[in-house]
Amino acid sequence: MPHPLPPPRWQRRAEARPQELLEAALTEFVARGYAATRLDEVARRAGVSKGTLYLYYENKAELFKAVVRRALVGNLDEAEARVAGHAGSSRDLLAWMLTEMTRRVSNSELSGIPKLVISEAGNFPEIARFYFDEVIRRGRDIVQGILRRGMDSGEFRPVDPEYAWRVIIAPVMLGILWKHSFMAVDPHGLDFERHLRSHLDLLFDGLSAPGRKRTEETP
Amino acid sequence: MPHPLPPPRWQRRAEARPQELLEAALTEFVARGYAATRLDEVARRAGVSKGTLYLYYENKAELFKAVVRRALVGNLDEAEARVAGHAGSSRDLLAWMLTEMTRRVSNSELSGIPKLVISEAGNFPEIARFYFDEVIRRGRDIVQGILRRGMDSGEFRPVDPEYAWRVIIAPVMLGILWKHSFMAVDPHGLDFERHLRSHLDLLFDGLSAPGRKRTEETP
Amino acid sequence: MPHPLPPPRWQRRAEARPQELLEAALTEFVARGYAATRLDEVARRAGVSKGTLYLYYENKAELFKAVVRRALVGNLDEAEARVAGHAGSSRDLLAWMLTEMTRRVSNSELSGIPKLVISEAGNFPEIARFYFDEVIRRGRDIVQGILRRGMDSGEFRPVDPEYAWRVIIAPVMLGILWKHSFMAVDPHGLDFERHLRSHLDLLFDGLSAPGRKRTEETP
Amino acid sequence: MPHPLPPPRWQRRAEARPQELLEAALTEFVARGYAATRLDEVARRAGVSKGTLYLYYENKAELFKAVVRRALVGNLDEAEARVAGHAGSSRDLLAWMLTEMTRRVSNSELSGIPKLVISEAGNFPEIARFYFDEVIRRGRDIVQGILRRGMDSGEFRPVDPEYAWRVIIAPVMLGILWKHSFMAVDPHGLDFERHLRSHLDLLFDGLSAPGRKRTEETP
DNA sequence: TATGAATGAGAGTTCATTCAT
DNA sequence: TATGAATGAACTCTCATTCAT
Repeated sequence: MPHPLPPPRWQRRAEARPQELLEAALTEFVARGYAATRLDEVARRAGVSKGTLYLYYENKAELFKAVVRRALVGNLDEAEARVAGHAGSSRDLLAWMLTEMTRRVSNSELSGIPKLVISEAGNFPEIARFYFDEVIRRGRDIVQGILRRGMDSGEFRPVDPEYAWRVIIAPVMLGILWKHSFMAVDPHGLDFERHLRSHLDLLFDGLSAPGRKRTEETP
Repeated sequence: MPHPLPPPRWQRRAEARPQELLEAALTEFVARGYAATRLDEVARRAGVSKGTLYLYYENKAELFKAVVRRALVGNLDEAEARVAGHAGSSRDLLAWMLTEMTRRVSNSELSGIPKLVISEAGNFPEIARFYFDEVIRRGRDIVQGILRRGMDSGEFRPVDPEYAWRVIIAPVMLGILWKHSFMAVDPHGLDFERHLRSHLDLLFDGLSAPGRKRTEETP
Repeated sequence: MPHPLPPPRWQRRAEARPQELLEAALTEFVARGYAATRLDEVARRAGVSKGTLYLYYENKAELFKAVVRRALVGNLDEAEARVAGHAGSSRDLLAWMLTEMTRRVSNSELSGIPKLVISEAGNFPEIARFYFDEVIRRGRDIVQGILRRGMDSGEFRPVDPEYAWRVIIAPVMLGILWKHSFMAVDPHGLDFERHLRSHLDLLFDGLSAPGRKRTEETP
Repeated sequence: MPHPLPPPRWQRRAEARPQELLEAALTEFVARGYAATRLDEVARRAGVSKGTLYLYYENKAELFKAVVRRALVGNLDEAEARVAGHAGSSRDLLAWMLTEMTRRVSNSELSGIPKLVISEAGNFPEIARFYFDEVIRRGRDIVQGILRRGMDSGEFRPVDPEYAWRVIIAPVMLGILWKHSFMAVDPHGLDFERHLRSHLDLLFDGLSAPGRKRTEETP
């Protein structure tokens, strides 16, 4: 008469482990920040023992870097491809990009990464540089590309492309910070749809009423 | 024959002390973040012993809160007064406010506070709430007030005041993060003057070329 | 159509394994000491996995004991046989024995064993006792036997056999320690040939100049 | 009605502490070796908490070095002075030195230091070098000085001073190792008085019976 | 028999906090 | 009020040992 085997104390998951560990670590890092994250907790969340972490990552700092790295891989590939494919109007392209970014922010836990990087940039210059090179610089190039195309075609007003891109991106960044820093204390929360609409509206058409635009002030 | 008093081993500094401690703490917190800041270092920077900190602040968390509180006191008073005095055009008022904010960001170490609050919001909900109530909410009210005034007077296009204010503020916030997180790794740095110019330009006049504005597309 | 067998993932090495493991362990223990030796390294050196070690030895301590035991097996057999065969003069016999010991010290990695035993005697009393019984006591008996024979035959002066044997052995022991502890920091190194010559010279003829010997001081 | 105050939880011992810590550490290191010594135990033995150790020594390795350093300070000063004062015969001088060394070995816990240094030389090359320079080299110079003086005066036979000094010192070293490694397992123990007597006897007069000495074998 | 991923107790170290002075 | 030596809990990291494969 067979009776059930006791469940195994643990399982070999050599292939799956790294992903699981990074996911657990991402959650903890995002929730608590680097310093306040205890490896004990990461391990527990991943369902392994503390020692197992060290089979895959040399130490806490390396684990952190791995989390950031993984989160960024391939993040901008689609955007770069789409821009290179230059479909339609520059306005639509830019709108698409900002929409896409907002959508990602609102959906995924990965949006915690930028906040983490910002928070820890001082203590992890290496991470800051990596993020700057892999995300910010590439993002800048994409936006600048769209801007230049739009100005060339006459769709956009002449702006300072060296600086305008940051202004254009800023509301998306603010959405990230809102989500991860103030959502919990803001009784109204943040409706990303509406935030995006406001963003696009102001970005393209500005705040000034048409008849009073400075650009049309010339008599 | 009077002989000189030996110099006192320490001095009563009950009035000046808190300010000095808060300043030292601000510098350290901004440079390293909450967790990585050692009270030893704060004390050394303030020129007192570690124990003395505890005469003025119950613990590290209370010190942190005090730092944040002090940094924000009276920060928006002038802005509120000015808006209440409603001098001149709404556009000028808004421009003045954003200029003022940008100037403060670029000049003062205090701009590290928002970054700190953002970074530690998860671990210090109390701080997050305090900052939200004392800074964000008040800032929002100011901007919304200007927006409503401008829309009423016909200076501004109709926008969604509940959401537009965040979009309007965002580039200032991004300037803060740039300064405290990426300045060190960005070879170009950030010229706050130029950043502000781009910001105001886009904010008021938008990106779209006049003839193509959506708002004027109706025949 | 026969197709070739895949190479076996591992091989039965039941007979050869223990020797290989002990050799690898000896090298590591000698190089690093007991505590600082990691079984990981022993396994790697032996070309097996860590788990395999435990198929042959219950734990680290048992492995250590086995290393020591193996190193000592049959170490003194030849000496005992030769002394029992009492060939030639006692002087030559003693000289032969010290020469033989010095030769082994200078040549073999096995000389690391005494140093190991000395280092770890406190933590492994069992090992200390074993070494004491199997090596020191037997060595003592051999030397004492030669001494007694030489004194009986009039070749040697009367000495205290209970204590003299240690004095006689001491320079060999010092050679071991030199090799394993100070060779690396002594710019001159140690020439074992010359060390032995000095040893034998002083041992047999003493330091005092003949005319002044205390034993001949009688007028 | 006064009732007794509870004893203070701890006392400030800033001046006495380092000595107490080093003593406790010496005892533990000698008893267990470097690796097996737990700082917890050192602290307990010194009557302080673990953290206190770190107020005085940066880490375990530094504590170890400090223990060794302290044990060696001024160890050979008297010997050097005495030899420089060259009172009486070289034989007496050498005998005095070896007697002195043996006495120290037999009396003090400090004799555990050489054993420690020997054991840990591989893992602490810095310590090995330090010991070599401060103790071994100086000891060598002293003995060589005596040897050369004795040979010059005709008291001593010509020997190889470059190598003889080690042979002469060896029994003292062996006494150290005996005490710290085999005393516990040797049922007879070691009578240092008798050991010294044997040492001096053999050293000065050698083992060979007078009529048969090689140096006098010439007809 | 052999593997090596997984474990978990235990070590060194840090640092906010306390308290005798 | 001020000090800074002392504390001890909490953390990261190591590695002998186990066990599913």
